[in-house]
Amino acid sequence: MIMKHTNVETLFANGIKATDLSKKQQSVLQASLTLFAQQGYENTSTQDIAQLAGVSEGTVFKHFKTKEGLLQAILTPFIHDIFPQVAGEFLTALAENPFDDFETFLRYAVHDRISYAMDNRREMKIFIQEMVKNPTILTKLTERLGGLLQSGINRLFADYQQRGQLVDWDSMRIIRLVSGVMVGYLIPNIIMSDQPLDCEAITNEICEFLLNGLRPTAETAS
Amino acid sequence: MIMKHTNVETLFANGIKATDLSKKQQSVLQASLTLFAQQGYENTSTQDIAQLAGVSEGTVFKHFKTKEGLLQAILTPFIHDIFPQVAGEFLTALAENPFDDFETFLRYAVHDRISYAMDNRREMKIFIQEMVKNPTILTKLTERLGGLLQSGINRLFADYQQRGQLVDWDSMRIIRLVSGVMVGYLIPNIIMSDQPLDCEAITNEICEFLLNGLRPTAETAS
Amino acid sequence: MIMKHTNVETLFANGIKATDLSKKQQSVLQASLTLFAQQGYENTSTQDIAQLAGVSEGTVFKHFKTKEGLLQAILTPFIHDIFPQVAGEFLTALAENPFDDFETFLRYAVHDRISYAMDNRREMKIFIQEMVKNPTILTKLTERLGGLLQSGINRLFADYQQRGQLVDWDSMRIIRLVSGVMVGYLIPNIIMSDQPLDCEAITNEICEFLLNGLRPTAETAS
Amino acid sequence: MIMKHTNVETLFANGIKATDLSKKQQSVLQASLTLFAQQGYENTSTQDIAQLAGVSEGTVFKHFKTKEGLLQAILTPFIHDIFPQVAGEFLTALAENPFDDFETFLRYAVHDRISYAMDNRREMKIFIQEMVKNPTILTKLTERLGGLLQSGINRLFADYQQRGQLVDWDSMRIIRLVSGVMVGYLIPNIIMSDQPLDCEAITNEICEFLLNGLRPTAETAS
DNA sequence: CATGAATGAGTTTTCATTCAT
DNA sequence: TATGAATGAAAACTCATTCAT
Repeated sequence: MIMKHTNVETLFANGIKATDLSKKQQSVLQASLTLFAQQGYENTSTQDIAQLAGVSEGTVFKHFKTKEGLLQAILTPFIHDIFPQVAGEFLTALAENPFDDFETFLRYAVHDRISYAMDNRREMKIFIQEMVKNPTILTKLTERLGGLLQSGINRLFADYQQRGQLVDWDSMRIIRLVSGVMVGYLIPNIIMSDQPLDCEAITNEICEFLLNGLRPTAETAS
Repeated sequence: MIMKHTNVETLFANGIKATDLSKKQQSVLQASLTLFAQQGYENTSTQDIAQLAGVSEGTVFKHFKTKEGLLQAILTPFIHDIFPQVAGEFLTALAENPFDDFETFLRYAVHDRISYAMDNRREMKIFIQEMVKNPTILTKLTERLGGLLQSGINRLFADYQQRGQLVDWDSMRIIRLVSGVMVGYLIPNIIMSDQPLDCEAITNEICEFLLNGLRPTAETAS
Repeated sequence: MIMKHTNVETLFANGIKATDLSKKQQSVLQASLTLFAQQGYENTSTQDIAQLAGVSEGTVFKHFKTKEGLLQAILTPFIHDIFPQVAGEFLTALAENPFDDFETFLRYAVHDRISYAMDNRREMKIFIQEMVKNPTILTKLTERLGGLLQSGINRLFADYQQRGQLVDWDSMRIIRLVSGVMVGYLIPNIIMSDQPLDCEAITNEICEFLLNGLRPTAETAS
Repeated sequence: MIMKHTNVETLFANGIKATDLSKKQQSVLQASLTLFAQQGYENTSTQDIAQLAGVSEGTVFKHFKTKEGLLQAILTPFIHDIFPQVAGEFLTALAENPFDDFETFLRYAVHDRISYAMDNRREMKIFIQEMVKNPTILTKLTERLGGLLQSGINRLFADYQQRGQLVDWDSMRIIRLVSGVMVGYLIPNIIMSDQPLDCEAITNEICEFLLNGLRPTAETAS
């Protein structure tokens, strides 16, 4: 039931190849991704990027025009293509897998998202850093993903709610609660540690709690 | 039962006054706090600070030596004095109030921390930004607060656990879950929005979920 | 018998051209040499250098990284290449010329070194100034030149000593005495005056004295 | 025959006390002397001086107006009072001591000046450094001491010359030769080393050479 | 397309000097 | 006289960006 999902870096690299970017320009993007994740955007000089990419300083600007353009060239495909694609894959996986009950569903979803985050720590870190500085990124992402997820999730949740396995709350509230709990585990790890978490263990730890919290109460279930 | 807590900015300002810093140096600190919160550390020039503080650029360096020293002068008192004091006050409040049951306790605690965060949005933002860039801050904070909180919380939780009102999990796990959920609500608001949240409403929203999730299950309650 | 020796500035300029430094970078080095000699290292700002070199301030730092690096870029080739080369040329000239006696030898050597110093007043001045401030330069130079000179000089002196034309002292003592006397004439002129000395005149003045002082005495000559 | 001469630092300290300078101002001068000698004038900040003197930064300027004024306050008494006084003492000592012959005279004089330089290494170093940068100091000193020494020395030398013990050269030429040789020994030691020289040993080494060099030749002695 | 030297505006930092207390 | 906080001009240095080759 658990399937390997596509790594965003692979998606990113594929996206790069799909463009008309030259080899050198591609390595500029890769170097930027690495350095932005390691030291943050402001602490990375275009000279650093040129050096790691093995190109001249001029080349860094040839195609991306500005340093900000370079950041956008990294963030935009994530927002426009990669995250939506990933969200779509996730939803499709959820929809295609005939989960017997909400617990099976939740365990799958939580595990999948956690292992996904673990597989993409570097990119996550850049995103977190940039969102914290420049909240419009988060806004754009929310707009972009909001509709997509909501419609898909709404239908899934409605099913479990009708079958009395899930509390009858607004699906955005449920998502916020679930993701809040996951974020509480993920962020400290992504920011502070180099060691990935044990996905199985914390999936259990989280789900045990979530299943209680999201179980229909006597009143609401009636 | 709900009491007004001391605002960290007030504590900070008082801490500043307690030092032997001159009026101008104090205004340098205040200006830095403001600008670092608004635009981030790297995007704030010492010229900006001098201008807002109404002092010359030399003055900024006279006492704090470097720009990094200025950041430390802001962060250190938070880590060493303000946060521990705040945590102490919170624990004292929890210990002194004779809560009838875990629900009353949880509602108080959640509401208190959420309204606390709302009252200190600016400082929270700086901390979040800096922690994301420089994780050692989070490490130091964890070290500093860890022991303090754990011993105090352990005792409180043990009581509710014996009375069968709280699931029998390790208290750090409970704290992580509760704070995860809260953070899921707080961070997007602190980072993205200028409008504070409605504390009452989201306290209810959160607690309704938490109380279910943390209720002892049939097996564990037996 | 008296031959024109290569000017260090020419050697330096040639050394510069041999490197992969651009035209502008070369003019930065030349400007630094000029200004350091004129006003001293500390009293020369990087802005002064940029202006005289006809480049932007950024250019000064682009290659030499720091102002100190610029000083080193001037001093190092002198210590590592130019001075050894000059010392080598000097020794070769002494060895190849068949001097009839010690007097002819001494007159040649003294005249050569004095006119050499006169031809390189600017560079001498920088070296003197920097050595006075930072004695390690002198140490490095001594290490670098010591062995080279000693072996060559030893052989020359031994010959004149055997022929009873030169007092039987350690050759380093003789060099120190000879150079002391020369330095006594040169330094005040190099430091204080813009007018070069009359090499012939003071060569005579010095040698008349040295020949007496270094003549074997009755006892030692026996 | 060998007498202890007055240390310039003592003279300097006495000169300081003679002025109407306050205790604090005196310590400012002492601190400047120390730091200028250690690190050079340009590399010493007025803050450094204030710190070492144990006074406020304002105090450094209260009396001496500028940093340059502070340097002058150190150098001027040397040029105007201390060096002339020292030269006077030296000449008096030479005049009062009834030296049997030039050799005794020379040995005394050389030993005296060398041990004098050794006793005042710190001050010598400042003087050397400043003269190298700012030659007017040397000019002033030469003017000031020139006449004083010349008349005194002339008379002494004339005596030995008539007695056929000293070559019949201009006394300034003799002084330059003698001081050149001494300087050749002293400067490298003062600049580079912390260990004072063995005065006796090098006095012998130098005088053995000088006595030969300055001995009247057959022709000139006739 | 790629290069890398050059740019110049901007940043942090230093420091001699002033002045109200 | 002494203080030390404050100053502001100038210093060293950084860095995104341009452009001739």
